[in-house]
Amino acid sequence: MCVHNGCMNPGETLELTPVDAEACCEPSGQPSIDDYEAQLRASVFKALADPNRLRLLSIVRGSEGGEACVCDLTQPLNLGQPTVSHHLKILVDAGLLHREKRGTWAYYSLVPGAIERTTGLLESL
Amino acid sequence: MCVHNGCMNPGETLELTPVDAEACCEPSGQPSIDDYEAQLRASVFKALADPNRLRLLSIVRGSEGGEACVCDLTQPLNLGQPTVSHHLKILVDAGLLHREKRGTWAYYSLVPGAIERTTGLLESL
DNA sequence: ACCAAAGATTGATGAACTTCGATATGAGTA
DNA sequence: TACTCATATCGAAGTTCATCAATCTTTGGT
Repeated sequence: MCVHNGCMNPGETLELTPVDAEACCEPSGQPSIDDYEAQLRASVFKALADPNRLRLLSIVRGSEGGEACVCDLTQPLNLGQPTVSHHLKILVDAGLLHREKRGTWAYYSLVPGAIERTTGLLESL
Repeated sequence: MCVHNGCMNPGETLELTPVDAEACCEPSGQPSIDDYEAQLRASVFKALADPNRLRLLSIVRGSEGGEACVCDLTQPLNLGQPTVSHHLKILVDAGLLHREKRGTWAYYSLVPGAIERTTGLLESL
């Protein structure tokens, strides 16, 4: 059970990081992210883990003025309006899109810095 | 139906990009990624969309020598060995981890440039 | 050849997710 | 007020996913 790399060393009470106090076999390198951080970051990647949502981001980003309303988005994706609304809500909840209602229409745009913040979640793993 | 922004213009046969030849209402900005590209990229984000897989990447990255074997990974995550093997396979299939078998042990390490390539998938949306 | 240990694979179960049709909400208009 | 249109929400159906226990495969040692 994990004896090949010297963990379970009895003489050395190693300085446990706040992360993973119960772990013994993590091979004594850099501390890794804890479960809470992992869940936070995973929730953002979950929002990106659907091809239709990636296309929504792509279309919104490429639209003139940097914004698009739901009626502009249903046809290119070949999805029903409730489904598109659902996906947009997921992207908004993930902090990637911003929603602004003007009159009857709801305009969606990229949250400034959201892409950079997300790439940071990967680079700082 | 999408009449507020001038799509469905009858006089102009617009040069349809290979992407989305059937779309009419995408508001005439930059071309967006097609469904195939979206599925390719989503498959990578799907691999990242699980907290335990993010922790696996984090632990592997932080391990001495940049590699870790399965027995080093099951305990910190508090998951069974088959489950960890399953997650590792998903990360390997996504091109994020490399697997090298030495003796009885399987050592996993980050694929060089994988993180940068993944952030590129986001920035080029 | 036999045994033990590490890791992968299989099959099952419960949860989460995508999608849709139907309906509700809310703003603009006659 | 009544009507229409854009969007959001609800409920259901089908699919995918995470996890586990059990089993198989492979490697090293005796």
